[in-house]
Amino acid sequence: MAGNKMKVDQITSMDEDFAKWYTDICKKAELIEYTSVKGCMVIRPYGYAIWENIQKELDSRFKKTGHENVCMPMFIPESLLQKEKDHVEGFAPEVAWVTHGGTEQLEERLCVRPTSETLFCEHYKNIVHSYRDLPKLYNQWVSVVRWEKTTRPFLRSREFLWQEGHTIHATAEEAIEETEKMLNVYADFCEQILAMPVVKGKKTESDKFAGAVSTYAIEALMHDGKALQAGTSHYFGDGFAKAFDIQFSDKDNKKVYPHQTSWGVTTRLIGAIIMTHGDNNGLVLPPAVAPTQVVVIPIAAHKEGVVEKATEICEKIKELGFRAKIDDSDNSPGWKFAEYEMKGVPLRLEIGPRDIENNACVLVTRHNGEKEVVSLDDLAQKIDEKLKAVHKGIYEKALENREKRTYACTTMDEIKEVLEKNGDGFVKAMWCESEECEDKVKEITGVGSRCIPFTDEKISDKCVCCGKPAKKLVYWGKAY
RNA sequence: CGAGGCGUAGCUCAGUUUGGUAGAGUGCUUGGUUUGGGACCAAGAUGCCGCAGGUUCAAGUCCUGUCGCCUCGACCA
Repeated sequence: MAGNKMKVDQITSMDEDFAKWYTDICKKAELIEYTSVKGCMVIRPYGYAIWENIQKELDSRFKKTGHENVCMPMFIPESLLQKEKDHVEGFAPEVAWVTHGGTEQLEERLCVRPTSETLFCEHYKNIVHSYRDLPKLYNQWVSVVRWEKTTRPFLRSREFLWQEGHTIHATAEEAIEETEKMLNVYADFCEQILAMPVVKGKKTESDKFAGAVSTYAIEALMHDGKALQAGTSHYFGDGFAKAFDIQFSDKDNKKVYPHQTSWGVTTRLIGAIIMTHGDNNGLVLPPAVAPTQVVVIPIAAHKEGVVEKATEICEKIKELGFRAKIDDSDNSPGWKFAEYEMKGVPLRLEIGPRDIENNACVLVTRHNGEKEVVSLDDLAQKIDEKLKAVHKGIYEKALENREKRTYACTTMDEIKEVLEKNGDGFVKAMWCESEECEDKVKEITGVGSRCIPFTDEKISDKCVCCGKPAKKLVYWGKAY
């Protein structure tokens, strides 16, 4: 009887159905709720709080590297979008159009921004005239719309939240440096804040951003062995400047074109957190972005003094600078344990009459279930230690999964065999840099190119596909 | 955009084959007993059966259309 009841709210096991496990977590951990528009979700307070913590951390890193926040309009006139040819070709299939204002048809339809390069270019044309105006290091936190055909919470929604950095520089060198710098900011953020290991690299020609000279990306490997692009940084050269006729006078009083970059991460990062750290009990949140880092659960709450003591401890933890909350609802302790495990709270603090007598409490770590009786006098130090240990623990677990699922292959047959035997993952293989081979690898083995890592590794002299001399090592994988 | 699945109580779903008073579990409300891993008893409230047409004495059930969601592929952050 009790056994049956426990199942009611349980989430699907990830081994049974990873996709369902993922959506179960999104819904049951109260991160999102679906709405009546396909691909448009409500990000609920618990999910949004994670995003706010991501924003806070990233924004301070952007500020430290000299960037300023701005806000562009959400509409782009069709004529403006069409100024850069590759760009419009890349985005046209997935833009949403506004055709009417009230009951009147607009003279020119407006696209709801899928990204804002064109708007920034229009603006830069107005404000950049002299080398003294450069660089402009701008960023904006907004939502964008891309009319995706199939949608999934966080991973691919029709409207999503993101930040898009857009910078404009006097020289190519400076712009390239910016592109690389921001990719590093993302990579450090993922590792230090999200406890998520990433591979930094360059996208292949066929995979780069519409209108870019080169695109860089950080690629993460999810628990099921599929790859997720977690952030991108693009170098535009002067292509957009030429298309939008942005020029400035340099020190020699010559008119020259500036060089641009753009870079972004999205709410997809929340999907990455879920699929990197989560387990069959639900979400596992990295302490640095967990809305609640410590949940305090009074045990035998009806006994005198328990709730009071638990509240006092919770307040003390908050004063120490941790994000804490107490659950003194009349649900049973067991219910609360399961609930906060599902919501991924890194640490649980249990306190009951027995503990109070001993001036102690029990600290339980979410990701590994470790329990420790801790003296209340050591609480500050213990919580700090344990949160750091959680970060380290889940990072190492994620890294271990990635290493276990990264396979070096030298032939097409080997790729097929290894994927069939071990399941999805990153395949490291050499490539001759021809698009034909890139397509063929995907067609035959099912894995597409993810990126060309910066680490100049070499596992063979020959292209895995055609056998001609190889130029680069490529990470291949199935992507979300 | 192709293939499949699904829209019935807040949630998970039964009922549709064979048309005949709208159901269960869970959640919710109230009272009581419990409380160190999803507690128990009792009483209660909860429905435009996705939407629109049609067939019929009668439609959750049959027919037509439509909207939406999920999953898997092709494309994308």
